[in-house]
Amino acid sequence: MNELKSPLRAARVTIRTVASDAGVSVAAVSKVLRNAYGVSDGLRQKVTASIEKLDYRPSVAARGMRGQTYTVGILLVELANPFLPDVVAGVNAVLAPSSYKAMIGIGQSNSPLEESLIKSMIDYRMDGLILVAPMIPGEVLSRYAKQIPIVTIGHHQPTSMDFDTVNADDQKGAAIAVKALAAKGYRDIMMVTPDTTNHSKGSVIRQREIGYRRTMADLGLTGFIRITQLPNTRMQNERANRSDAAITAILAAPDRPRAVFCWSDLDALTIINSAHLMGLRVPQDIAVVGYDNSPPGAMPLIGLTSVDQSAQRLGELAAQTLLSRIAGRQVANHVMLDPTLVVRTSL
Amino acid sequence: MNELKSPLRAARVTIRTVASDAGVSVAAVSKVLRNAYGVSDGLRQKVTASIEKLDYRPSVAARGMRGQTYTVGILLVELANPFLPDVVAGVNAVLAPSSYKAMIGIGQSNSPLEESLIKSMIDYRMDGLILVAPMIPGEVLSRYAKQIPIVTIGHHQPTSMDFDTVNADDQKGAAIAVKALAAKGYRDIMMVTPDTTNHSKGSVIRQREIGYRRTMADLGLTGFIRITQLPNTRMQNERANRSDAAITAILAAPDRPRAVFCWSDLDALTIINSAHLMGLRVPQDIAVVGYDNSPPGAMPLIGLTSVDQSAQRLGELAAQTLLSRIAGRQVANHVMLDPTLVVRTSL
DNA sequence: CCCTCAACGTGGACCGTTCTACGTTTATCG
DNA sequence: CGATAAACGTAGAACGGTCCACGTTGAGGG
Repeated sequence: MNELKSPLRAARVTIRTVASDAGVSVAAVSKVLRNAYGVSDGLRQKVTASIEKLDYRPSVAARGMRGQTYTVGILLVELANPFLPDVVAGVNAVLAPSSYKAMIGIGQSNSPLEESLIKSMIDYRMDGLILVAPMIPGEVLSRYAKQIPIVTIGHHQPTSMDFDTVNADDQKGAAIAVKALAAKGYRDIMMVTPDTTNHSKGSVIRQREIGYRRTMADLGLTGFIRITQLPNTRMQNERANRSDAAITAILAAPDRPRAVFCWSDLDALTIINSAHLMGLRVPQDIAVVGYDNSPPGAMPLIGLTSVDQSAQRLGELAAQTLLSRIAGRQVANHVMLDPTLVVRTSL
Repeated sequence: MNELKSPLRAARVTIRTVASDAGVSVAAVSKVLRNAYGVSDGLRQKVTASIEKLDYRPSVAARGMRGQTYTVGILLVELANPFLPDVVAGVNAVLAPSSYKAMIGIGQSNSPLEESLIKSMIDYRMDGLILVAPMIPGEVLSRYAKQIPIVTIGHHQPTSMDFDTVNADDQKGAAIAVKALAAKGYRDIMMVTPDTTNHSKGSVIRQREIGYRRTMADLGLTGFIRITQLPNTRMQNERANRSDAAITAILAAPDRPRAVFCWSDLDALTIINSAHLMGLRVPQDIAVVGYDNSPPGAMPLIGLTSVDQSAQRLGELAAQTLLSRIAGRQVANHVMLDPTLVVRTSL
């Protein structure tokens, strides 16, 4: 039963099979594959016909040894954030008509080091990398960018010469949110973030924090500036519990804020639900604005007002940027989109 | 500036570099890498020391040409379903201590053919594949399984000899849900599914449908069996709109059911929110049970009762199954877990 | 009519591993 | 003590592509 494969194992169809079938050289087939220079129409015809007939598919591994793999890696730190699927969809949309494919790598929950993921992607000889909300410092990114084209989403470093960045303006996003709250008359506006001690200065959270502080100051609300950092834990459930507790504490405190601006819908949702459990009304007792305009927040029963940064568009732009970099662009590209506010009932 | 790299480009450190540094043969290094048979402690010491010192990392591409890539592919049709992150986390948890890595591929939204994704994964010389909720018919899967070890999650085909399956018992899950509703006194229980015309018989949705029908019959509610299929569209937003309309129609109809069992929390959430918008109370006017116990449904403001199939555990088992298959197991393995019901306020 | 040059094809080295086959020691045993 | 086997290392051929350097044509220009 397993002897059969030895004598007559269906010989894998390689570039050589195609070449001999088409009656041309191996190099010629390779040229057609990469549509390189110096291929006549006749040749292309013959070769593509054979490829079709034999159902030939080039080995990515073999390609990677000498040339390109026609693959870009997308690095995500986690998968739970509902912001991410749209980004990936955007990337795929741009890549689909090209000859490139995307492969997604997820940071192992036990090793906080995204660096090992980057190294791993390099081991795969990916042609380029899209990093989503990396926490790695810019200098480190620059170092890797010398080995492989890198585009970041959600990492602000417009001075970088080594890698490209694509962002929605997080300072502006925070400003929009704070202004919207202020316009409703709220003054005591707290910001809620995760623990950012491990975050680089260009992280979206830091940027939103800056935007929050500056806008509060601009509005003459300097005295009301308050930032609560939620405890950061590795395990998702544990995290939920611990940050739940912290949020409950905020809501139960005598100096409970009148309004809260959250770095992410994830925490905003927790606030809205905790408030509900505690008998607080949103927005009468506490107003909430989140970030990312995620599907759960959009549900009418939740009605979370949220900053939208058009994740899909970010993904598209990142993919385009990466492709142009792979194609040879030498100067860094820094794209910045404007976020918008989606107003619902929570403020 | 770009001339510099040509003369003194930091020569890539390959297995040869390591070999000469350690003063051994290339083959010896390879053996150590794969901890193959016939390596003395002394040799291993020397080699690992050199590897450490030089920061050597084997090229996956080169490995793939002859041996294994130590990579398994996870195939997802989409990324939006909140069920998926947990599955992936489970797989990664099992893979982390091993020498294997996982790469995720997402079905391009414009090509419904997961087959192209499978082929692509084969091109990468992945060592094995985990397919999550594939819609491909079993015969086709069997064909591919001859080229590459395959484990499915969410595809019922316990008779398959060619590939392994890991599932939570979807018939039982549906039964639990229906019984829970019946226990509350509801008799007019409708089931809501997407359009399943493209689904194979082993698809989770078909299985849940079977479970629904059988349980209704067992409870003597045959006359109340009703299944509504929501329109299926490619685009996410469009889907939302169209299925929203269909759901509104269900709720507005004169023969509105007293209870609804949804194949997925996604639709259950829509029902709860639509009901709210229409002034219907849950569960007084309509009771709802979903599937997957996803985070949005767990929010107190939503309170969706849902069948939990421990996604993380499914991922873990799939990874273990795949590794054992890669290690040489010849006979097919079919794992079945028991789902549980998480009761909240929606019934 | 010869020369030049672009356009097209080709042979063969090369990429970085694994794996097979084989040689050399070092125990083990009758 | 010689034979046998196990343990350890090594050389070199794959694997399946890409890419460089070069040969061959045919057309256009002087």
